[in-house]
Amino acid sequence: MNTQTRRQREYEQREKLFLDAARNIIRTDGISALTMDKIAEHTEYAKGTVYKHFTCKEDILCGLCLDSLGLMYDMFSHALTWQGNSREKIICIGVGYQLYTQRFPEEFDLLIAARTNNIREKASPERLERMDQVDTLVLNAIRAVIQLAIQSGDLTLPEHTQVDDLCLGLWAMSFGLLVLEGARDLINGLELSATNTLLLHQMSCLLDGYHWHPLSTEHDYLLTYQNTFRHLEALIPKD
Amino acid sequence: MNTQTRRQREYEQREKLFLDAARNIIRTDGISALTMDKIAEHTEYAKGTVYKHFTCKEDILCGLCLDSLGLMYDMFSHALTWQGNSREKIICIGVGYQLYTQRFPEEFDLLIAARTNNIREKASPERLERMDQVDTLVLNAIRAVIQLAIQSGDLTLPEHTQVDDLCLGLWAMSFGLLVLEGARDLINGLELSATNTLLLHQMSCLLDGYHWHPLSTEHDYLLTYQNTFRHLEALIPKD
DNA sequence: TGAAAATGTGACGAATCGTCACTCTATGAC
DNA sequence: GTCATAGAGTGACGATTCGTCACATTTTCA
Repeated sequence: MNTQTRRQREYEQREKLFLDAARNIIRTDGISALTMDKIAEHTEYAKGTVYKHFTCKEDILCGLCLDSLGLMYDMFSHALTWQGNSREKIICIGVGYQLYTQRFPEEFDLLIAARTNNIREKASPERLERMDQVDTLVLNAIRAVIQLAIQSGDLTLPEHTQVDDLCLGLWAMSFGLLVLEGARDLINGLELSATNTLLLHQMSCLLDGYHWHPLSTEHDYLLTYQNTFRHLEALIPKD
Repeated sequence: MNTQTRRQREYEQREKLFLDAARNIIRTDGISALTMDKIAEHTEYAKGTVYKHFTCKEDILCGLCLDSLGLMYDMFSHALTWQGNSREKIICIGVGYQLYTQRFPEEFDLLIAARTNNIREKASPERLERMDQVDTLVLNAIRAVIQLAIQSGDLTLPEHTQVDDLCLGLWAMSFGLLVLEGARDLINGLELSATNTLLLHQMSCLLDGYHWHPLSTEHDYLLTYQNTFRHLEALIPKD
């Protein structure tokens, strides 16, 4: 009987317990309401035990981000299996991103915060390292679609442009739009045609600019959007 | 002699004093090192006096953002006067944005934070209102260029697309790229052709996708980038 | 000149963080 | 079965910081 592995398993379960408690507190009362004492109280452990798992509060926030990124990655890899042309796969990933942020706005706020230095400089190096790893996984999902598009002849990258350039561009556009869309005060001051399909349209223009075929004039991507939306909606954890 | 206006002026000067102190603390020691006591100490006022001006710490952060946004607006309006075609003006705005974030990364972190709800829900309504106003000013600068492009025939918006859609798209792309570029750990894992001109290239593709003339195949926007860069660099406060 | 108004103060209570010396418990060698 | 030991768990504690408020000081102006 291997005590060591059981101990390890229990440790991981407890870590999950703490993170779940933190997530619940954040979902109901917002990030600023999260305290170490509350986590301890909710899990019926002492605060010291929480600190056996996390170096500080920011470390917990990063732990939550790690979970979110993981879920995102799951959704993205699922998107890769979407039957359709390469651009449709990209749209499917974008839709997954959008669904996630709309379903869990508080956690998206966390993901934003985790990109700023004042959180990262406090979190433990180990957890940051793990976040980078999941970042890479997510990036690889997008890279894979771009590679596929190049191989299938749908896309020819412009001179002096690499796969990762486009990769970051797509990510930036999605991230930026979803952040700004979350700022309601800002959005209300704008005359937008439709908030939901905004990401689709902007991505379409960007990819048209890259001459990624089939162009938006050659294919009904709005239909793709609607289909992938319905498809991925079912995957979002209800919780 | 109008005592009222003098008082008012002194009040505003003091507010500026507090904000400057806060900015200095943040620039040297980071956001997490900012405390109300330090601001009081640095300005040789008591903490209570600081609270006469700001309802809470987040209110100060928003106050700093307001200043940053103001500087950004100044730079953007300057960009509008750039002699060139409409796309060059947009690039000029983008370059201004990029220069600002590179010169003051800590304050850009603030601008990011100020877009998340957990800061906004604490700041005073008055300051949020003022932030919205400056947001609108900045937006209007971009809107103006788009309108100009439409009027001059450089741009015809696609069906079901409004000026603000493109406006938000441009902003999102720039914002997203600059945030992600600030996350060094992330960028280091990518194989990018060049970080500095990344924004230029992505914006070029987006605008090509919109058929905003002259297209990037018809005009050397890299030259525009370099020229506007040099031009705006001189405008950034040295401080 | 002095009362009223405006401005400024810093001690204080409350909240929260992160620590650490200690207790408790399960394990496995004997 | 016993008992030494590792590691899991504790929660009181000091430190930090926030935001407040009753009081002190200064300014204004009748």
